[in-house]
Amino acid sequence: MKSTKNAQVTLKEATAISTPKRSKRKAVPSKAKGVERIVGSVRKRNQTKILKAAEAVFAEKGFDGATTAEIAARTGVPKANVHYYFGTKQQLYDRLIENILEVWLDALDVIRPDAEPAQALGEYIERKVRASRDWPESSRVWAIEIIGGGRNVSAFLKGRLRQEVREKGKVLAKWAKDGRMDRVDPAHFMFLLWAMTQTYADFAAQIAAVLAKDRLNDKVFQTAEETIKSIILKGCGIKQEKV
Amino acid sequence: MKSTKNAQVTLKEATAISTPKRSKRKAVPSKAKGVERIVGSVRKRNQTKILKAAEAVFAEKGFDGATTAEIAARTGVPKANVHYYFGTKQQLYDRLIENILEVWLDALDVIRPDAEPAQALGEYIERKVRASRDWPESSRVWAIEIIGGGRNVSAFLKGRLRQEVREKGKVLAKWAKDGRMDRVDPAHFMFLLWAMTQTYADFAAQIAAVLAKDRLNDKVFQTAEETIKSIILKGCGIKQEKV
DNA sequence: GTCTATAACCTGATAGAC
DNA sequence: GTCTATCAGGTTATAGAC
Repeated sequence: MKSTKNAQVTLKEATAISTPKRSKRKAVPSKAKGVERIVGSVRKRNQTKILKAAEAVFAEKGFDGATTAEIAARTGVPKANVHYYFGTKQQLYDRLIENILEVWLDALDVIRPDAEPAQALGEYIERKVRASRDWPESSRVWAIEIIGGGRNVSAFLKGRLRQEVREKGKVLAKWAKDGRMDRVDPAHFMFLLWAMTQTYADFAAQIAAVLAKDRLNDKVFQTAEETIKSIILKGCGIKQEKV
Repeated sequence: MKSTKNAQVTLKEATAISTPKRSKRKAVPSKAKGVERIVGSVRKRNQTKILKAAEAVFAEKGFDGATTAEIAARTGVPKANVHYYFGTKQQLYDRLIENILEVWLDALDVIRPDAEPAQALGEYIERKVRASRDWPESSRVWAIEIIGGGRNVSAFLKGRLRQEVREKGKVLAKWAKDGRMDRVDPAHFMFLLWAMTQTYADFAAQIAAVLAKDRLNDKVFQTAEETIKSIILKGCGIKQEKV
């Protein structure tokens, strides 16, 4: 997981700007160059399309199960182009993995010593549930990676993530010391928050089937958020100083 | 998921009886036949060994990523034997999937209208955490299956599982009506219980890395159980009528 | 029952024509 | 920059010798 932030396409940035629902734009109109200057070069658009397709395939099959042929087919480009743009399958996967953690790590920022526990944890839960709703496939790629042993991300797990948990754990300990919440094992508390929020992305198929729905709609995610908030906040003795 | 309970080998039964830690028993001693009568025929022992290896490989790579060659290699038999015993890769996988849910569904039995909420939910959590500790690979095979869309188990999800959730949901509603716990969305409550307990099997690699351990030991599972119990019981307003 | 050998096909990756 | 054609190696599955 080397940093590749510099000027490269990331899925989340790019999809936020471009990717019109699903128009067949094989033959780019003559005005394309003007558009390109706004949404990015043909190169960038192709890269984005490939990344999007790759994310879907890796999320469904895992690294070993995914094939470059399927990624190419879903993108609508020849298989050779995938390799032309991203080199090996492993490099394509690595690139994708790097983008996944941004939202999750950003969300952690709200847990600060000076924050009000109910408000901070509430917002953290909101953000994590929203991430599960908006980028479920990112979550699934990550989940399959970890279930498979996490060999592609072990440096991150033992480094940055461990450090984040230690730091945020101190905040929780302080809140407990100040009598603003119960004393809970801070690491386990975070494992449980992650599990609860991410299950709505990772286990969406199971949840949808049980709820007799085709897919999880906004209402489901809202109930999820409320249920998690209510159980967590009350469960570790946080007074709702304001609702 | 057709029923195949009748006299066939299941992983859990078989491993409970046989599978000595890891002894190289390629050349079976002359007394083997006596042993066979106790632990099962050569056929059954081979089937069990293959099932065990297959579970590990499917848990790590998912269905598409797993190869019969690797399953055979880990078992220590020629690849052809795997097909001889189990037919296709799909049939082997199906067989494995069938065995996974037993423990989970059995655990649900403790949630009964006449039970005491704190005791029943406490025991349910205990059982589910124990399942994550004792059969983590079963949990992971299931997780990868669901993350990939659950196409091999959709009948179970929409049938039996939906029905179980509806039934147990009624129990929770009754407890709430009787003022023994808060009113929470029963389906979501169960999704969260599953997520919290199963994360210790599915995300074991991440949890171990963050906790700076090689693997999750008994103490970790005990803290997990206590933390989940404490947050869940308090979080939905269940009085600990007895500890 | 068991396993070697092989058929038929798929996969990642690239050379080289356009 | 793009994509067809192709290679070397891997994959499921089975025929047939033992």
